[in-house]
Amino acid sequence: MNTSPEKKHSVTLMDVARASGVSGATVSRVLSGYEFVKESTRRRVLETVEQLGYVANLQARSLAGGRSQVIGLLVPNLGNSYVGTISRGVDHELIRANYDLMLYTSHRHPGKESFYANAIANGLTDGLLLIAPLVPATYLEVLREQNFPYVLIDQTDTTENSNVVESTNWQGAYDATCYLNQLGHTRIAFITGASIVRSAVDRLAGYKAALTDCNIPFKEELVVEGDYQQQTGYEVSKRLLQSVNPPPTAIFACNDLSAFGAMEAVRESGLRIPDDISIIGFDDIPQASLIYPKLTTVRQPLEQMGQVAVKILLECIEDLGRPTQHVSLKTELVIRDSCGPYKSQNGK
Amino acid sequence: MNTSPEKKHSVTLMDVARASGVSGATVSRVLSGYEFVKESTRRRVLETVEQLGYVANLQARSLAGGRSQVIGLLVPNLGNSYVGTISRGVDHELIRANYDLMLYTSHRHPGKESFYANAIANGLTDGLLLIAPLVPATYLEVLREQNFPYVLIDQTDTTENSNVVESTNWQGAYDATCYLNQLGHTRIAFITGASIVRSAVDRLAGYKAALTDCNIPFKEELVVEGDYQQQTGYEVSKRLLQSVNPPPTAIFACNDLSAFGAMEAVRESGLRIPDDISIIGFDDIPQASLIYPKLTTVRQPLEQMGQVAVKILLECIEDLGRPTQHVSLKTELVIRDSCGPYKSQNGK
DNA sequence: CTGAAAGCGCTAACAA
DNA sequence: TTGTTAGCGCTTTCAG
Repeated sequence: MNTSPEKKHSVTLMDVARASGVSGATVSRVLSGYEFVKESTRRRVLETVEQLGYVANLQARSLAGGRSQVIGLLVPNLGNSYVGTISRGVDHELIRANYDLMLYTSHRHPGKESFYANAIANGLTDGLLLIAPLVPATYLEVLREQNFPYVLIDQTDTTENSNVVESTNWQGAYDATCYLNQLGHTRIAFITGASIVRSAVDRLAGYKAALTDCNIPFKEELVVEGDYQQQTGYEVSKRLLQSVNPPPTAIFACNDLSAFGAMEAVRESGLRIPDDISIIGFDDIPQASLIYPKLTTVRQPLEQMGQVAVKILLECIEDLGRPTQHVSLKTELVIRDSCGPYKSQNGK
Repeated sequence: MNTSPEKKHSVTLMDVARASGVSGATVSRVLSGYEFVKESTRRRVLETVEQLGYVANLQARSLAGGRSQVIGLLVPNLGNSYVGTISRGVDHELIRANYDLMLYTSHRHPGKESFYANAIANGLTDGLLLIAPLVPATYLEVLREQNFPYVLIDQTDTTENSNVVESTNWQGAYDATCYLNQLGHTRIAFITGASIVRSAVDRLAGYKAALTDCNIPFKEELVVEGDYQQQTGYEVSKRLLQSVNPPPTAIFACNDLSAFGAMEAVRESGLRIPDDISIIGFDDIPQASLIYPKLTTVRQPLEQMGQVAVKILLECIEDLGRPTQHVSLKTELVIRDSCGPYKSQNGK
């Protein structure tokens, strides 16, 4: 029986070398696709690799100075579709490039974020992707100093020195607000995201700009602070509906999760969506079209953002010292069932 | 400016050793918590570590024979809540144990699954978690031979030689079917999962057993083959509603995603849920309570499954050669709005 | 075109 | 209690 409490060893490069009667160096050359190897030697080595079922040991390879073919992905947390969808894009693209993924969760904890960023940079990975990181400046500095390739997703570095993939947050928010106005709404509430996150700031700015352009006066009391979480969206909406008078006829939530929270609050207040109050979100995560009523929202091309980020990252790995890129993908207003025309309150 | 296209090196264990006037071995001992180090030395080393901002290089550590403090997680795909929720459980537990996560996606491709299993076993990780793997037997053998610690989640090894964390699939399906019967349904359709997956087989068995116990004759034509995907659930339900006569009055889908597909199909046929037809799912992923009408379903404690799997895995890593464990967590019927009492068709 | 040798950063005997 | 010496499996000069 197999009870020896020992890990068995696997086939190494040296095994392959011996079995095919060449040196380790030669096997290494064949494996890394080095040109100047005699065709017959190459074939022999490749055959042996096949026969022995040799699989390269990434750690050793990367330790020795080669590529590890692994990239790190730092996410705020797991289990939500926002992160999931971006990750899927990342994953798809990585597979095409034959890279593996190391996943780290920051749990929105600044200390962890910077610890990881550090550890990752001198660890296994060839590059790092950060999804909506909280406090970039602190440790991005370190990454830059080490000239370690990284790309920010859905977040901007204030110093403008990082590779960034985001979407047109300002424009998206602007469009959503105008849409609400076209439906006749003028009392449009806004649930913000965490104000450290650039995308949240941009969306707020887009909202304000649209108000101005639509000749709607900006009302401080209609803007409430959220943090991209459903629970918080629920709480602030609750307050919004109770304390503001006259109440808003539409709520623009900074992301879909917050919008879900708002929907709960609205429903609890006995109001109907969209008859009594319209709700619009941002992101278009998969749940947006599952919830009832289906959520009208501003779509961010999340999966595509992941893909583009990988492309940029790989380019950087290929060519350290290439200038940083900043790409903004287009958002798109997705009209579903959660927004309706403004109705005067005389029906009440 | 910082344009040298070179990665800078980070602080190594040797740097710490030199700076604190001891040998590398001693630093290593301090870092690994070895007892017999003079207290003053330990303190000195720790201080230097702090000062220099030293972070251990995992690859080197694991190459040299130590633990890498990384475990591998092989998932079928990304972006859905089923995987996301389990992963969250895994993540939480791993953090407590100070482990990191390497994520691999098999995309339900048998070849990839086995390739990864191989690569992982002689790679960076100390152990492997597999979420609902497709064709275990093939490569689990290899893992076992190498005595490499691994745990299956929501899937069983037919040879009974693996650590397994699943839920009471049979019982859950049994309960759901009985519930439907209590509501008066006798024509209960069943959408299966991929038949290679053990959980799917068990659920089907639970369904059949319940029928028997409720004195409902089993009808072959009411069982249609799905594969846990929403799209497939939609397609087979469509066929089910068109071709079977008289049509079912209730559909039991093998997982929530399939149930969502069924809901689409039902709605397209102009039938109402739950008035004309009842639908019940399995899993209770977060969307289940967001969709309209809210889905009645059998809850699997997904997050908890992830946590338990990690615990078992860590125990194995601690003690190779410990006997394999098999734990089944309890499922629970969650009654929401998608199931209603059977109504005779005279209303039509 | 290929081999020998050095070394990546760390751990693990074995001495001292 | 601590240092010395070997490697772990691989890549990369540098010679041939």
